[in-house]
Amino acid sequence: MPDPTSIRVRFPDGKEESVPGGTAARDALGRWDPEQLKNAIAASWNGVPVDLASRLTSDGTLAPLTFEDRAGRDILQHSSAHLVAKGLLETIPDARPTHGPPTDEGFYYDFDVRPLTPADLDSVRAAMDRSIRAKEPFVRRELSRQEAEKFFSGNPHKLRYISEVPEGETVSVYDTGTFTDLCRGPHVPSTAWLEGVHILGFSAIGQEDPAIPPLQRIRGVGFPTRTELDAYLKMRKEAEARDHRTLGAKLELFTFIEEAPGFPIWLPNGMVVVHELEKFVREHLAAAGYVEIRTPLLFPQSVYETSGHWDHYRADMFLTELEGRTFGWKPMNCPGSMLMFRSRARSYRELPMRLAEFAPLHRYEASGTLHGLTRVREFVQDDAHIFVTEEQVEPEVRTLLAWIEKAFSTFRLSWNVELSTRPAKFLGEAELWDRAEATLERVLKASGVKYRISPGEGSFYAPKIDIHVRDSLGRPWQTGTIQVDYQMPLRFGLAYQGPDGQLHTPVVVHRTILGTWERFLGVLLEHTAGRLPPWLAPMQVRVLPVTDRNAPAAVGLVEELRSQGLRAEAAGTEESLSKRVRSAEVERVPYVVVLGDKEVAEGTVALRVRGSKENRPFSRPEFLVYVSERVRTRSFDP
RNA sequence: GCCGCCAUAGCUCAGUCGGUAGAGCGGCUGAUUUGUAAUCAGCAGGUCGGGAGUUCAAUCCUCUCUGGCGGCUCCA
Repeated sequence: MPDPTSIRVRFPDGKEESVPGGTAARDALGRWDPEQLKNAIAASWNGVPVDLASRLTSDGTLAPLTFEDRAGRDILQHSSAHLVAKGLLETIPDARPTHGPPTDEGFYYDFDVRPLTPADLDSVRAAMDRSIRAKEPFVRRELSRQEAEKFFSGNPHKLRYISEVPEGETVSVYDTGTFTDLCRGPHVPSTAWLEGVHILGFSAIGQEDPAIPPLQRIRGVGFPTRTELDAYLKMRKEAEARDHRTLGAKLELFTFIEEAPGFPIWLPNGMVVVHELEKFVREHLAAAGYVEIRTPLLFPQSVYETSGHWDHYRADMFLTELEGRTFGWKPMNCPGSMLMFRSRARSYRELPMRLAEFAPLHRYEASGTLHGLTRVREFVQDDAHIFVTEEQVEPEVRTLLAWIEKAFSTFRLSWNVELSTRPAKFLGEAELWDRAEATLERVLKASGVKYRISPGEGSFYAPKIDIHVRDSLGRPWQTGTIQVDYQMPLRFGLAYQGPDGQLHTPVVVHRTILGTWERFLGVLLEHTAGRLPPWLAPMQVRVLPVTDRNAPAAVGLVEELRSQGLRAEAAGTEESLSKRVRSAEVERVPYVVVLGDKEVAEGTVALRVRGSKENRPFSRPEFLVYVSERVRTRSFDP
């Protein structure tokens, strides 16, 4: 029944329209701007997402929601999830849908159903295609609680959601063809909008209680058009070619063997890269007043009892029985640093005391979580522990954050910051945690960086600022971290004598910049597709003599390059020049030099820079300066 | 660790409706002496991931173990 009175609707550009009460959002938008309506997935009514079919009954502001808006994107993902559920129910009628939310990547829908098979998915896809072709509308209906409970009486999950709908709020369902799902909405107008939907895969979702059978999750992603989906799939395919696990093997950087899962074997090329990363970090350590230490890889149980690892981290440790005692392979460097600090009396004059340690760490990571270099059981962090007074905490953290920013920009990596706060199981007093968290947050706010709070994700001894970078498929990996720790110094009984002659407990800032060589390099390889900056490249210059006549000149040039600390080698002439150029490009060598009769006679080189087909003539001295400068300044591009 | 999927030559992959396997690249050898992304020819290389079962016969079917992949949980 249309409302006879007219209402005022305001649009994003400030225009206002008078429309009859009860006008559909779609029609109101159409009167405002038919072009904008075309791309509208749904509408935003007074800031709340609504269906295009919803009727406006009061004055308010109305805006189109498109795929470009996060809310619009989420609506399309969520509608895609409904379509998957419809498809699954047509495949397995007794499947019980639970919930199907949008995610950062796309969407998923969890089902209470027998384990799925790839054939099920084929059937689901076919059903989805049928629905899309039929352009089935999403129709909203509002039900009484009793009606809803009756309708979903066979599905305990939906009954639970119904019971969670706040009193006084209406219970709504959406019909799509023969499929009806409990849903708050809104949705796209019809399945015709879902032509760009794609199922990415399925997996079982374990429940907290192992007695409850796992749910089956179907994951997917939706786009407004088939074209956009194809572009996304192409991007994913290209991302697969950048997988660091493949590149690591191709470029002979590292390998894994079946007998030792999660334990990287660094090949000579990989060691070159790791050493360059170490050099990069150590240069800064020297400039920033750090000293480097080395503490044992194994400690007896008692040390971990003191640090808190025994109670909070034992399940993640490799343990060794010897002399009737239990030793643990260190999963972190902090206990060693604490013992180092405690090894003699300390004065406030020594603070901040910045102790760096690059030691191999072992963590007994669950087998199912291992992943190339980004999740391993043995790794080395660019770690340091900074012992400070209470007043020194904040400036120290500020300096570290700035350094992280600078370091990551060297590698042109974009990063996200999270503030991870006190977990459920934590050491010590909540009051000290609050203080540490407040300090971290103050620094973050003052620095102006965007950050997200990750509640309960702090480590067991300290809250932390975490740096995340994404791999080629968009999966986030934590790398750098800054942690303000009041607990371990107390537990180890650390003290320094202050200017007042009294003993005080220091605060410890645990921090890494790049995180670990392993994970950092894994992510960097994916970002660069293996085309590491020249300073990191295992082989920096390859010299190609055109014929055997030019081989002595090539060897001479290589010697000259090596004497300047550059990594260079001459190729033989068994293969065609084209083939050797190709090999160098495939092996991601940043600088390829061709030496033929012409160059030898003129004392020049023909330089081919990685990624470029043109070759630039250089005099030999110019070339040497050019390459060594690019390397010395750690240029990202060759 | 949980769930699903996968495992054939160093790598990428064919193949065998159960009768013990093939290509390209890579490697080695020889010829070729090359001007900027693959010169030609020949050769070697696999108890078809390990173990057990079914069968006259298993790389193929079943079970199990190991590893990998994708999720989940967890993390640098």
